Amino acid sequence: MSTPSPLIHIVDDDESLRVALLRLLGAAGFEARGYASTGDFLLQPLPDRPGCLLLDVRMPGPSGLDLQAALRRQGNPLPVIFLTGYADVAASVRAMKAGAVDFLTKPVEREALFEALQRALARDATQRAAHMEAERLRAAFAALTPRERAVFDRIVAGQINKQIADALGIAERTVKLQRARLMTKLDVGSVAELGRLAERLRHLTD
Amino acid sequence: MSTPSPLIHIVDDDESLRVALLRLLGAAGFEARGYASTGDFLLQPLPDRPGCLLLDVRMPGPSGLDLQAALRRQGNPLPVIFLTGYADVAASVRAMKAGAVDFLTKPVEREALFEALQRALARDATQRAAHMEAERLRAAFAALTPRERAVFDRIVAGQINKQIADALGIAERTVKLQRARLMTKLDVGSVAELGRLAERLRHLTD
DNA sequence: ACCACTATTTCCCTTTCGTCCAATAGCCTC
DNA sequence: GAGGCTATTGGACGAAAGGGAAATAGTGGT
Repeated sequence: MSTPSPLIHIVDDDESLRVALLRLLGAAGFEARGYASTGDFLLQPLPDRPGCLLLDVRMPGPSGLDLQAALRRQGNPLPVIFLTGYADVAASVRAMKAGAVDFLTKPVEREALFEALQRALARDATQRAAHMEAERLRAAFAALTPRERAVFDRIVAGQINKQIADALGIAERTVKLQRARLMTKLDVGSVAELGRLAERLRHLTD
Repeated sequence: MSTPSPLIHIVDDDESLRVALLRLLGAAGFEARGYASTGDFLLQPLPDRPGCLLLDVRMPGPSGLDLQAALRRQGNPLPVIFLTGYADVAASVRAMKAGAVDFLTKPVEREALFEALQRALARDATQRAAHMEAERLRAAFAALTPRERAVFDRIVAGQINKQIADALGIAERTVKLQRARLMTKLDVGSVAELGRLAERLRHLTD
């Protein structure tokens, strides 16, 4: 469970600002990368590590809002902090409704930037942890055979072995075997834990 | 499980706008009430029914943002839609970060208003349902005696009756009694359901 | 001190669970 | 067709769960 250090992405067509931000973040101990446009950012493969995105709104080509929308469509939860030189209420509201962490106007105050950065990285950490947990769960259930899955469903529904055997048309002895197998596969030691797993799974799926 | 019809609250010092909104909402079949100021709104006891708040930002006295902050401090989750005549990015961002559903600039377009209204009422309904569910759960657990609660904790931890009896210094038969009692009180029919309840409770408490 | 009441305990019985060993049936690969 | 593999089954045994009946604390009220 090693947690790589965060990587801050900066997308802004103003090179002097990019350089200034890179220097500021670097001095604060952050690793950061700059991109001159939405296209430049999307061309790079996004490494799978913690981080966030400092994003200009108005740029030649696709806007920052376009990039944010694209990331969301891709299911990429990378937290976004907008930086803009234009006071545009409609854009700020749209950005925030789309889940932006913050929407800062240039010139950006150092403190405001770091405060937003901290919240963005905290959100990212939370999201990544939840996502990994969800993936572990999904993988564990994907490893079950259809029969085991059926037995699982009936166990958590409160049915006893005899009822399950009856419903599935198999011997009670077999139910016991599959029951033991799925408990091993899901790495649980009691029916109560099984119920908790079921609840967490339901919470993921809805 | 009757769901009362929603009630829309309008807080704005501009009486003509209030009247217009009341008429507009009334024509759309909504029940709505107007308030000339933050103070007027807070003076009225807030009925416990679905609804949302259409809130002006700038008013004589406490601002709309102040009211929003006060509601949040009180733990009141009433969804807020801001209406403002001033283009103020900082205010809009602050409002959205504080959880506002939308931040609309006057003159408000009819469609934008109803779209926001719909999302606000949907959010309110979701929140209210989750809150009621949480309260039911809390009430059920509050009805358990300390002993029953202790037994519950150990059951969901996967301990068997003998271990529980040993740990609590009581007879195994007594554990079985309390176990049966708490299952009745929590209205569950299996240990798996017990585990699911435990997971939901943990989810509430964190 | 006495009674009502609840919590706890002891004894006993039935059902269900968890697991052992051995065996059978179906299916894929070589 | 000979393995080799998985799913399934049967019988059996000890442990655990669920519950009935009656005895035994302990408590608080009178």
